[in-house]
Amino acid sequence: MSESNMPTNFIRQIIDEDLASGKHDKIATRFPPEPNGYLHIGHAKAIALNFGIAEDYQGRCNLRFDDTNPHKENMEFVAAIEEDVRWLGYQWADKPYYASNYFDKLYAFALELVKSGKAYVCELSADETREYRGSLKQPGKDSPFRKRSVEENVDQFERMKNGEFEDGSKVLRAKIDMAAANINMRDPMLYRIRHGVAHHQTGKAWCIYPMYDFTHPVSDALEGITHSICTLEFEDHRPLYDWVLDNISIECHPQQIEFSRLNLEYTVLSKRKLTQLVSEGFVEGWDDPRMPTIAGIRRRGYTPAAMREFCQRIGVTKSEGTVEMALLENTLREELNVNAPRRMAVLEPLKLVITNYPAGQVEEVVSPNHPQNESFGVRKTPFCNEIYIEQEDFREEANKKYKRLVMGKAVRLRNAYIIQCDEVVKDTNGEVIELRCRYVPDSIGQTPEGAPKPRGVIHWVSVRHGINAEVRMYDRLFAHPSPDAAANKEGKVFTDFLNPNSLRNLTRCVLEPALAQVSPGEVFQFERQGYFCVDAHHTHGQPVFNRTVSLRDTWAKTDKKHG
RNA sequence: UGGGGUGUGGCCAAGUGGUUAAGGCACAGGGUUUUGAUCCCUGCACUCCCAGGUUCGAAUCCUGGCACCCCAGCCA
Repeated sequence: MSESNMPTNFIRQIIDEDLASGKHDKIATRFPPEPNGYLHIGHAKAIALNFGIAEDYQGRCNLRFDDTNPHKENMEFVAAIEEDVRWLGYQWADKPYYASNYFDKLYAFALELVKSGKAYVCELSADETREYRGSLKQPGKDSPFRKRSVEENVDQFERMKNGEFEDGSKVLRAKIDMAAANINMRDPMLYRIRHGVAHHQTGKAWCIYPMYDFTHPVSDALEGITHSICTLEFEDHRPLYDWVLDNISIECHPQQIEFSRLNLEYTVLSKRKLTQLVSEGFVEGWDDPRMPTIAGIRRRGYTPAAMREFCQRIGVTKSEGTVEMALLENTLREELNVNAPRRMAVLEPLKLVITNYPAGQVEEVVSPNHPQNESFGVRKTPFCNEIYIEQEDFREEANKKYKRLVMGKAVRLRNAYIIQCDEVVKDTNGEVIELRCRYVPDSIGQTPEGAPKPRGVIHWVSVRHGINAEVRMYDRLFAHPSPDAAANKEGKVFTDFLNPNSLRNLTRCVLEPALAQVSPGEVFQFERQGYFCVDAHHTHGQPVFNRTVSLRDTWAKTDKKHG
């Protein structure tokens, strides 16, 4: 059973081969986020990949913060990342790891490179370094500091560490090949000087910080990682990853494997851009329900199971593509359809008076909580002579394609009676403000003989029993499927393509009373409309619901087609 | 000829020289239905970026093109 559910992809094939050949007998992976922002759906793909492999192969996956740049990192991000990984349902081995835990060892390995003549302290300025590096097509040239003696380099590096030099005045570089076709091998930087910033883990203990290309392979090796999985843009760094491990005294040599990062339609998945959306106020925060962050989709009502399923469905390859929103949304709907209890809510109310129903009478109609699953039980919904229906569920006249309430015609109220519309009340502007209808007695659960045939089924809420609520109708954040590409092409910026209608706030909604006691995060299906969750930030007073995703709406298509 | 990658239906993706090129999403048609939802059928690549070649046999091997992505942070 688990065999057929096991995802298969080129990385798992490599692992299978390594296990079969005896290269490894235990698998270890790692998820190495930099705590400089919130995690997004693209990270979910990496998390599902790395932690999923650990689970399926009974190995381990370390959560490791890649925290070598104190300028951009902080504890808020550390905490958020931990929460997001946990929310997705994954467990890291023993404890969270930090690259900063290895600063001592990293320094020792760097010193080892210096002593073996494979690294040197360079005093070129940033601009000079760039010039010396050459270009994509032209080789670089050696730094004048390249042939310093080992003794001098040891001395200089120690003094760098001791804080004797200013920021930017010196760096430690690997001595590889300034003419290498791969620019990453042209004497890459290993350490830089950073005074004055407190690191969230190590405080002011260090004034030199190792670069990613040096830190990453060493951290992986120290943790005994077998497969170091990263995204495609690091492919060019693999020779350097290998060079580092081949030139220091460490046994373990993990295999770096690259896969393509996730691209999703109608959104952006880059930390820089997401940070900009937050800092420039285009959204309300990292957890704005329109954001593709884990925090955002969580608040939007997505579930961990749906996210993991999505990650499985998109697969893992080296080819770059853009996944359609429809795939994400459908994965969610599939789960919510099975798990969300049904309720009725009128979002844009139109009052309807039932003229032949006794004014003081209230009856409780029985409504199943899930039409396909009796174990969800039933609830009682109060019905009386005054109800609200959805404004768009009434038209004075319509062709037979319109299966809702029409003047003079009949419709069924969900789980209740058949009604027939007799009269339309309008205000001075000609706006419909009230409907007057007759109900067919004895039509609950059946259609009595002689009763008018209902055109369809519409939802409703009792005027006297309904509760007021705010409902936030969220839509895609961007109006263009690929905001980045569009901005590039048209000489604009990606924020020019934000969807102005990504949030429609409905404040006059009426919910059935069964929705009075709900807790943050709970998800319901509002029948005929979609899935809605209780907003996590509004736990008191009038309930606030976020629309997670609409129901599939084929009517919207036909209505548009036929007018 | 800077280097490194990728090209299978609208989207994602199996496929690793040998039956009619999996599957999911999307789309189209039909059935069930007190949610225009769900569910259930049916259809949807004589062809795998292109052109040659090897082979009894090629999406898979070879050669040559083409297209697209990534790389010149003291970011990761």
